[in-house]
Amino acid sequence: MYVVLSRSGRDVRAQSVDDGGRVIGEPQVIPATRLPEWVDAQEAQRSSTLRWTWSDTRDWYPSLLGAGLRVRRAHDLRLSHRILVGAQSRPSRGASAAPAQEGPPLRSDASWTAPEPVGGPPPPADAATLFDDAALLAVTTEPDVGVPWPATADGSVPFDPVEALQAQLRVIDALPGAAGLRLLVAAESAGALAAAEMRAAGLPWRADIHAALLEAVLGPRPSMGARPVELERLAGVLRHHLDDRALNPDSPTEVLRALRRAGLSVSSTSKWELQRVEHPVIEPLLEYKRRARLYAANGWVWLDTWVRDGRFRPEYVVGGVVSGRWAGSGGGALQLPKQIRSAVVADPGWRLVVADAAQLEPRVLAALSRDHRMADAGRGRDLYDGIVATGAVEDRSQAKSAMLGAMYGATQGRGGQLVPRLARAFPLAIAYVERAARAGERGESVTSLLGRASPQPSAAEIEAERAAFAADAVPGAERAARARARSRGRFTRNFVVQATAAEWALAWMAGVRTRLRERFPGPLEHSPHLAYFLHDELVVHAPAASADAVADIVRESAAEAGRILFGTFPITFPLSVAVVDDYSAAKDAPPSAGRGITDTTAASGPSTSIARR
DNA sequence: AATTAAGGCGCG
DNA sequence: AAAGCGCGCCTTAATT
Repeated sequence: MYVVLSRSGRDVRAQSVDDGGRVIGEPQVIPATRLPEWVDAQEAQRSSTLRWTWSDTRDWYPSLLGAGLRVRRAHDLRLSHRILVGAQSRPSRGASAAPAQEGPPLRSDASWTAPEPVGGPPPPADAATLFDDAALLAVTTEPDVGVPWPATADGSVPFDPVEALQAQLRVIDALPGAAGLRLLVAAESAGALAAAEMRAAGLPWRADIHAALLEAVLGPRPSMGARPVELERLAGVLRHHLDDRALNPDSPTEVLRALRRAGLSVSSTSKWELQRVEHPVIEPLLEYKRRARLYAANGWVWLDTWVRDGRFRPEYVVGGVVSGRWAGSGGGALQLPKQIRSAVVADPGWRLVVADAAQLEPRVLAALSRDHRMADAGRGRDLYDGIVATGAVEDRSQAKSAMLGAMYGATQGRGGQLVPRLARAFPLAIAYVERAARAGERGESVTSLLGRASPQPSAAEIEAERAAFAADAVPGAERAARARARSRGRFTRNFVVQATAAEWALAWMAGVRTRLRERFPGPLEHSPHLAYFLHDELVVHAPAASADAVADIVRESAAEAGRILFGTFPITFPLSVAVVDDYSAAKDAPPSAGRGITDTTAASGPSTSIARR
C-alpha cells in the first residue's frame, strides 16, 4: 500500500493507492503542522504494509526526522523515475529478446533525470561485430511527454504524484525484469531514507582532536592567506634542493620545471611517478604534498565549514554515480582521509560499530556469473587467499591484482599479465565481464542484476565513431575511435559489477536501518543509528550497551542482502565488524586475527568477526 | 573578473 | 595514459 503525499497550500494531501496502482478511498487532508503526528499514527497502525510516497525524500523526510520520527518504508518518485527512464530507454536486443514492451512513456525532464535522456532502436538481431557500421546505434528522439512531472523540486508547478506513481508502476510491470526493478526502486528509496537519517544524525566529530592533529602536522593555524609554518619549512627545503629561491611548491608547472632543471627525468609531478625516482628532493616533496593536501582539503577551513556541534553532516547524493553508487556533495563526504579518522569519535558511553564487506565486488561477480568455483574460493575466508589456494596465482597480492585487472579491464602491467591465469581458473566469472566489455564496445547498454541500465553513448560519439571508419576519414581517427570503444568497454565491464555491488550495499543498508528501527524505536539520536556509509562500509553510532546487538544486526543484514539478490546461490559476504571508540581503530584487523575475518569479539577493543549464512 | 580545464590526490 | 573502473574537490593555468 502506497500513501502518496503532496502539498496543497498549508495542508498535505494523503492518498492511498494499492500495490496495483488503484486509488483507495478519498484523499485525506492534514494540516502541515500536524503531519508528523499523523504519520506517526499511520506508522503505528499499519507500518508493515505502508510505503510513503513522495516527490523527493530530501524535501519530506527531514522535517519528520526533526519531529523525532522514522518511517519504515518509502517510494521516492524522483529516484524511481530516474531508474525507470534508464531501464525504459534501453533497447531490448537479440533475436530471443522479448518484444519491446516499454509501457507508457515517462517524461524525461532534464532537471529530474541525471543521465541524459537516451533512446534508440534495437540494433540488428544478428551478431554484429565490433566496428561493423550496422552495430552502431542510431539515436532517435526522446520519449514523448506522458506523465506530468514537476519542473521544480518544490513541486510548485502542477504535478500529481498519484499519477506519477501509477505511471511508474505500469512501466515496471511492462518491462522485462519487473521483479528486479521493483526491488531496485524499493532499495533506492530505502537508501534515500538512510541518507536523510545519516545527515540528520551526523557523524560524531571531535573538532579538538582534529585541530590537534592539524597542529602536529602543519603547525599553528596560520592567518588568512599565509602558509602554515611546517609547509613553509618544507618549501624552504625544496627550494634549497632545487636551487630555486622563488619556487611555489603548489604549482605543478614550476615544480616540474625545477625538477627537470635539477636533472630528473620526470614527465609530471604526480606521486606515483616521483616515487620511483632517487633524489634527495623526492622525500621532502612528497611530504610537502601530503601535508599540503591535508591543509587544503581537510584543514581548519574544512573544520569550520563542515563540523558543527560535534557532528559532520555531509550531503549524500543517492544514486549520484551512474552505477548507482552514492556520491557526496560538500565536505568530500566520501573521501574522508584515513589520516583524520581518529577525529571520528563516539559520544561518551557510545561506540562506533564499523562494518566492512570483505572483497565485495569480486564476490558479487562470482554470484552474478554463477561461478561456483570462485564462490567456493571465498567461502569462510579471504577471497584472495582462496584464489591462491586454487593454485591460480602465487600469492594474495597477485590474486588481488588479477581480480582488479579483470574487473577494470587491465591489458598491461601486473593485472594484464595475470588475468589469463584467472580466466583459466574461473572461466565463468571472467566470461561474464568480458561479455559486458564487448557489449560496451559495440555501443550497447548493460544492466546490473536488478536492472539499472548503464548510460548509452551519445549521438555525437556514435556519429564520430561511424565517421572514423568511413573511407574519407581523417588519418588517426580510426585509432581514436577504437580507443573510445575500448574505453566504453572498460566502463560497461566494470558497471555490471560495481552497480550490482551497489545494489547489495543498498539492500544491506536497508536491512540495517529497518532492524535498528524495529529493535530500538524512538528518535534517531537516542538510539543506535546509521552514521556513515562508504560503498562497502557502514558505521553505526550506538550506545555501548547495544553495540553487540548492533553488530549482530549488521551481520544478519549482510546475509539477508546476499539472499535477496542471489537467492540460494551459495555465496557468502563476510564482514569485518569492529566495535570501537574511534573510526581509525577499526582499520584492518591485527595480522594475527587473520585479516579481519575471525570470530573474536570484545566489547572494548577493536574486534572482528565473520558473517555467515 | 569570472569561468573552465588541467593536474593532482583523497576515497571505494 | 598509472595498468585499469567510479567519484569530489583543491590549486593553478588557461580561456573568455
